[in-house]
Amino acid sequence: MARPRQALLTRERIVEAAAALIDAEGLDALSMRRLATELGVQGPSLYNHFATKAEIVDAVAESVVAQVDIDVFHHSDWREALRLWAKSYHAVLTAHPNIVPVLATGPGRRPAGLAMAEAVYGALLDAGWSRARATHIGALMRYLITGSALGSFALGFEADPGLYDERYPHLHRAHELAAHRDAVDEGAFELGLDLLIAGLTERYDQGVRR
Amino acid sequence: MARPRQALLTRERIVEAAAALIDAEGLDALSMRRLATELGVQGPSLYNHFATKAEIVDAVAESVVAQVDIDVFHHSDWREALRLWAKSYHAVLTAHPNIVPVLATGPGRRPAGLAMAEAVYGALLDAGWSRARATHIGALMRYLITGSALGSFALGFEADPGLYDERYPHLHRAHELAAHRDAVDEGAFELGLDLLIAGLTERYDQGVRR
DNA sequence: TGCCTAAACTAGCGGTGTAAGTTTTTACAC
DNA sequence: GTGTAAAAACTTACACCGCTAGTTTAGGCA
Repeated sequence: MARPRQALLTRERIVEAAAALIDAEGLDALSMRRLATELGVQGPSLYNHFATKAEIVDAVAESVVAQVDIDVFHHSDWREALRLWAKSYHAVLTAHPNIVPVLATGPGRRPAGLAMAEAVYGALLDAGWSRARATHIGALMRYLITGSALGSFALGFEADPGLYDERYPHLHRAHELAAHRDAVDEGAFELGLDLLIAGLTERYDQGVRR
Repeated sequence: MARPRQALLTRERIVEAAAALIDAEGLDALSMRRLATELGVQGPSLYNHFATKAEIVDAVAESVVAQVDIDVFHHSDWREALRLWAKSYHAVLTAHPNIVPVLATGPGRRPAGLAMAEAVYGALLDAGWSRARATHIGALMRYLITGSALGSFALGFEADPGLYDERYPHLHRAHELAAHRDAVDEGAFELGLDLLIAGLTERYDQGVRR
């Protein structure tokens, strides 16, 4: 085909298609040839726009992080902002579960990730937390949010009642968890958020800010 | 070679070699051919002992989970047991960081994982927590533990000071984080554990157990 | 002794990420 | 206008991947 009059690919189109593929069929379904086919193009053509596959995946992750609402830190008290941000982040990850492993593991040095870190960290510093504590709190929120989005806890127990009868007496109804998967994961996340923010508030109000 | 007089492979030897390889060079370094070479054998011979590569990785994960100390639930108050167990789990994951993505994502339906769930869940039920809350607490602990072991928060900021100067004013010393990586991640985990257990204790003592 | 299974082997299939080189189009400098 | 360089598609190919199939031989058992 040689070079077409109008470029067939752009970085944006590639990222969009990759994101759609990951959302629909999971990370493993994303191969360069498959993605290229989806875009009506041959595999190696993608390398005219991205140096490696990892760069594409990173860009998808970035586009997801960019959807998180960080404006709340400009309008709300740090406690409320932290809660609203965490919920927004959580909601975004829940909407794109297949990309979560990348976010949970990867570095996140791209603009959206840095902007988010800046917003969270800045708000905590402005509230009076020490640098060290602000860092800890930011990390902790990340643990809770990505941890809860990563693996459904409930799905860890398969839908086979007979498996758990004798050796694991307390788990004898564990198989029912799969049915309430969303409620369980959501409940655990909310509980964690409540406990963390309540605990931090208490320390804060007592003047323990480092 | 045909069948040797003494079997060259056993499931145990394979799992040990796979675990060593993952610990030393990461998950990506584990390929069937590479693992076989490490064991002085040709690639496909492994399929005489495991049906798939995933089964081998699962067995490695299982062997790691089996190192976590769950005896504490038989000796201690639920609060103390929860804390000790979490620390043990955290320590095991810190010692084998490369396998964490598997644990954080996967189902964990093997004996060691189930035994751990049984111990945690059972202890919480015995303490008086409702089924739903016990589930939430177990899930929450898992989020904190695997989340903190997954990606080093501190390493998310590369060691390039210049990068953060203007756009991210609060992050202007973020590159120093990498140097204190362990302290940051450890501090955040400890803070989370303290906050969660303190918060749960407070609810518990007030009689709010569901 | 004869037979079946176990546990190694070799050969090979379809798929992966990506490197290298080719072709044609477009943009721009002289 | 013309020559040149870069851009963006292409084809081909390499080394590796998980895994299947079929082969060979040793060990255990009737």
